[in-house]
Amino acid sequence: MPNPLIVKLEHGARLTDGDRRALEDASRNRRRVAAREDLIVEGEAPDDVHLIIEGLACRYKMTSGGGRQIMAYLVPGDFCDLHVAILGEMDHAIATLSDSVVVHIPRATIEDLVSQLRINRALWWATLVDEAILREWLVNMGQRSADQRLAHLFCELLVRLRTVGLAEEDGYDWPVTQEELADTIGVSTVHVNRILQTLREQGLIELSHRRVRIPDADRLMAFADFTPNSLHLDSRRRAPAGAGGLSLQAESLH
Amino acid sequence: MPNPLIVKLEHGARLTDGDRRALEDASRNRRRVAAREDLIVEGEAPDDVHLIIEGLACRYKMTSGGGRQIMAYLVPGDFCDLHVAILGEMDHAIATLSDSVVVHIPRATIEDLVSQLRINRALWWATLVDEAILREWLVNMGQRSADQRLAHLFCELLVRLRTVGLAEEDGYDWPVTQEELADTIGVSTVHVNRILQTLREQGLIELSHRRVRIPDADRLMAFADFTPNSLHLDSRRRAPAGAGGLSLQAESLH
DNA sequence: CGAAGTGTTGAAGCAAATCAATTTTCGTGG
DNA sequence: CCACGAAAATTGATTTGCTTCAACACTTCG
Repeated sequence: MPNPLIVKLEHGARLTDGDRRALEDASRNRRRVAAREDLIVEGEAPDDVHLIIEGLACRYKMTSGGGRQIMAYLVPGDFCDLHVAILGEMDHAIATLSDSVVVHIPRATIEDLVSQLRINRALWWATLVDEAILREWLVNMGQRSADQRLAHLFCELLVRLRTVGLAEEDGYDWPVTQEELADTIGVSTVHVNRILQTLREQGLIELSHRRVRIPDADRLMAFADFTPNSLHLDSRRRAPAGAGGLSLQAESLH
Repeated sequence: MPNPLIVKLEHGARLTDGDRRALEDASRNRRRVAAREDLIVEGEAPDDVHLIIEGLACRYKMTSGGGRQIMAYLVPGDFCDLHVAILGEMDHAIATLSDSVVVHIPRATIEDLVSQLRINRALWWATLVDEAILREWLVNMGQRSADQRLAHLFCELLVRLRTVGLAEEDGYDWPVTQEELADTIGVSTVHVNRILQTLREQGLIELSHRRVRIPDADRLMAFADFTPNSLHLDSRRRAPAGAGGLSLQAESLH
């Protein structure tokens, strides 16, 4: 099974065999984590950097009023907290959303990796892609209606999961509750429910059995005002869709 | 007059005299830009990286419906588009908000700088701080009321301008219109106007004559649920407030 | 001095929140 | 495999924060 980190980085950086080996070596120390567990909480300065290999996780932050904002979904190949190696302390928390497999990379190994310029650039590229996605989320929240926001989110994950070969032709695994969707797009759970009904009526999205079905991706993208290239995931070549077989639910640890 | 880039980087990275000289050399090529000019627009792949030396600018993005979302304010010492050196193409635009002085750094010089590991880390730190601020904006949009959002914004700029010595004790220059504020926090201009009135009634913020006055920063921060350390600007030492003298309006080019 | 840009006010309408009740699905142990 | 309890999804009624539209006032600058 290919290492999703390497698959992802190849979309934005040029790697040598030696680079791939170094990254492969760094991601050997794997651990299973159950769904809905915190990997790191705000204020921590973990010794290890975490990387998702299988499953789905999210960044989130609590407000003093008890609100929760989900700020990113983390799919296989995504770093959870590369920034703590430089910034020092977590300003938000990370939690799994499904049973997952997570890599622990000691900070010293990260220091080692980033001292090699090609890998340095690849990892920097990855953090810049995260930042671009974050900007897209901000536009989403500020300028689009709630139903467009939700549609936009599903477009983004379609594209991101495709780049690591985890989307099928007409959809992907989606173990996320309506409450979590609500905390993502900044509306109430009741409203998320009503939005989902109108999206289904329009034939744009169907959610059921922990899966999302997208009958017509182009129509959904048009509705959501989604432009794939703002995610910068295609600078080398678009990944073939529907590599199939892999699931967001952790099944293997090999 | 100190180079605001260096002043800023010293808050998060350890620099040698040689590093400072290299950064100073890289920021010699300065240009005046009038208020409300685009520095770069979406889709461009500029040859130079831009850096704000004096004045105020913003990142923004237009939606297909004609909406504008401002995604960041850029103060002296901030890079506008360091990411194009790695991502290639701009996914958003940058515009000045006041008369400004901007540095142009050729891409080759940037390549040179980031190949030096200490400077590499300093610049990476700067992009991670930008990302942390962006996360804070997302929480703001998703979880806080419109009046808190506005208050939060003014807290953020107070802290950021202090770190480069551009805030006075009770406020700072603020050449931004209510329409621009509206496009920042995702509400209508009419509503921004009404929010500003209630904030003034509560003695939290006063806007007039292109300046913002903050009578009691602690009260404002409490109201906005603002936590300074989530901006990661104080990892070494908090900058002394009220260095005074410098203005957001460009006056000198020396 | 006049015009354009910016700020202010009021009234009506709408998207989404809130509260509360009910149904469906899921996970677990018997 | 079924029964049970808990979690998640659904529905309806009411309230509210914000938008929209339209008019008007102030300020800044050529």
